[in-house]
Amino acid sequence: MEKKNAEIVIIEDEEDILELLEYHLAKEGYDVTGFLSADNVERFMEEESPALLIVDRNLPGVEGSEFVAKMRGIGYDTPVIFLTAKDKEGELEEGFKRGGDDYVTKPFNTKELMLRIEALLRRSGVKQSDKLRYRDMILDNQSRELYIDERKVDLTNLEYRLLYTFVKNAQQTLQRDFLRDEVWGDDSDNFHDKTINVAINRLKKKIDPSGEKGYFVPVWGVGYKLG
Amino acid sequence: MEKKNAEIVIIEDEEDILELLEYHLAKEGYDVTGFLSADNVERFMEEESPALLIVDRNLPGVEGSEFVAKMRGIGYDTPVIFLTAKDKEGELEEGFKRGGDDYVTKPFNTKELMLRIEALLRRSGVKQSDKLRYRDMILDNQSRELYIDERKVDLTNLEYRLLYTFVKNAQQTLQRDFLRDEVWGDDSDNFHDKTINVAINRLKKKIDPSGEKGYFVPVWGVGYKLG
DNA sequence: ACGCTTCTGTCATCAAAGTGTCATAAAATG
DNA sequence: CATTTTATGACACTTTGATGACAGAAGCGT
Repeated sequence: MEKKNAEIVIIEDEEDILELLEYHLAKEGYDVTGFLSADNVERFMEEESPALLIVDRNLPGVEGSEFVAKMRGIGYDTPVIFLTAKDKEGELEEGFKRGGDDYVTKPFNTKELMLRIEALLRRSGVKQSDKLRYRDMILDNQSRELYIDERKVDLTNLEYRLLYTFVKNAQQTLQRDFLRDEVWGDDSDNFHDKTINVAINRLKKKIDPSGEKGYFVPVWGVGYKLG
Repeated sequence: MEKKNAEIVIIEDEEDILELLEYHLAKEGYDVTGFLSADNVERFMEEESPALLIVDRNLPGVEGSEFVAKMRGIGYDTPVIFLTAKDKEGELEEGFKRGGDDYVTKPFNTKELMLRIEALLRRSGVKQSDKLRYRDMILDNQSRELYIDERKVDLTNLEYRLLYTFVKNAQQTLQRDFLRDEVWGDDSDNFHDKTINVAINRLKKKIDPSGEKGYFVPVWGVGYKLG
């Protein structure tokens, strides 16, 4: 559970609050870099890749949400928590709309802020919990194992990748081209038409020998989807 | 701008609050399923795959956070927003620790809740499905399925492409040449005059057997348009 | 490196689904 | 009313998917 070397950037013009935050975050084990304005943050983000931004809404010069909107505009997807003294609904909405992921009003409860940070990092960072589920199947990516109703089912490498691709994109019809690229690799030339059919068939038979579950549904002329 | 068809599950024992939430969420375009207790939610989640859970902390029987902890334990990674009347710090922490992603205290500001939902869905990478609508038809391009009045209608590949072309270009009269290029491909030689007629006919009959809806209107000497 | 096991691509065949063609009826046009 | 265009049902053909068998390829332990 210790992975708290995440890098966090704080932009906050009130120096005492900035220090308070730095203190608490450092204590929690985060790598913290504070800024008093948004001025040099963009350059900083080019070099480092912080896992989270904590941004005051009321910054001198460039407004906090403007800054975030701008960063989103040039492609940064870093999670953002806004801080604000005010609690106007309009501001709240604007903050979210411009790409904020969470919002904390000053004066804030430190504990709550820490928890929100943790939740947000969990959700965004290694958000991949290592287990994927579909119906009664559990795909454990750590061990690369499949469990169906608590029962372990051995899959070959290809079968695992194939099933993973389907579960990852559940609800979608996966076209043959997509499967080919995703599972076999886009460099695979001389790809035989029926390779996918056969692979799916084997997988299907392995995870549902009696065929009663109907995991894979063929979409005629297109591909397959989970059913 | 309708893309909000994410599925949301609410577990809340106070019926009036549940209704209020259902109302607001449905109004925003989400697919909502409400539960008064956590009892049947697990089974439900095996079948559907909701994009988000909104869970009251104070449920009768199994406590809200216990339920979430349990779901996390068996592999579900669905984002969770906790609701609570209380604002005890201990509860807050427990909620986050047990896998909550956000936390809203009752009485809550509806607007804020909506914004938090949006932010969380965005962050958790819910693939917003691209669905096309025309009258009572919903064409889901992810799953390649057609729904008419909530009812699923199976289409063949050709039929799907054909209908898609029409819905994509609703309001326009599609000329035969255009349809031929778009649906059959511009390389199709020896193209029989009546092929389009027959194809449209079959499609028409499949999606509106009684012929009362009049989806396809022939434009004499030109082609067809949606009606 | 060797032999053994397992995995995976290819092929042949069968079955099923989809689609084009044709003949004829119906509708629209002027 | 004659002509052109579209509608529709029947039938045949084509395409696609399923499946079992086989063989080459890859991985494994010795």
